[in-house]
Amino acid sequence: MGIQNTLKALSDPIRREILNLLKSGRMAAGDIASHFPVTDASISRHLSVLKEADLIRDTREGKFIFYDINTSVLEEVMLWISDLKGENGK
Amino acid sequence: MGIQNTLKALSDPIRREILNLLKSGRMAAGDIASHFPVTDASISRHLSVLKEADLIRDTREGKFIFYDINTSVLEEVMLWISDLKGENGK
DNA sequence: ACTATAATTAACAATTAGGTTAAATGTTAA
DNA sequence: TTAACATTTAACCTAATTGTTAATTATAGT
Repeated sequence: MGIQNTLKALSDPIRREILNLLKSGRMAAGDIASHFPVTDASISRHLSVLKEADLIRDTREGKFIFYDINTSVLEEVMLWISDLKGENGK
Repeated sequence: MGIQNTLKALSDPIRREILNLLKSGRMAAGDIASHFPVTDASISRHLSVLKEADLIRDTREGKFIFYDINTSVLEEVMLWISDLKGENGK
């Protein structure tokens, strides 16, 4: 965990786009995958990276696994950036 | 340029620590390098990645090359995150 | 039990990233 | 111009990342 995992996860454009998709609501893995020109397997690994970083959460419902965005870990990134900009303790 | 370069640059812990060092003021490349357990050449490449992302600026002064942090490009990251969190248009 | 569907995991290939050492570049001073 | 210093660039190696296809796991319906 930590900012390292978060930033690593965010450094890939497909993973950022996945988060963008999930912004509008939960989605099943296959539905997510259909938005990208790569295989389901590839997307599945991207999802596991995002999950490892706690940027998404998964829930199985029958045959489907639904993914939800979890933006709370992004707070740490915001704080890190703010600190870098010297916007803390002011 | 763009958010891709920025996030890629931020995804490495040495590069983040370099930015942290520069927060307190400009530093020569060698001075920066002395803070890390890797070679000067390795730090030099990290510096070029940060420069490519426009997160730092360099100025030669005699034998030395000084590096300054440039936080303005971080604004884009902040906005991207805010947007993801649905904090826009509110 | 069998089949179809949804998704992940495994095994492998190709690319990218980060480290090293050695050579090259730029600058200063003798 | 030669030597010394600061830094970068080149060449190379290894490890990590990303993609593919094929196999596996999990669930639902017949």
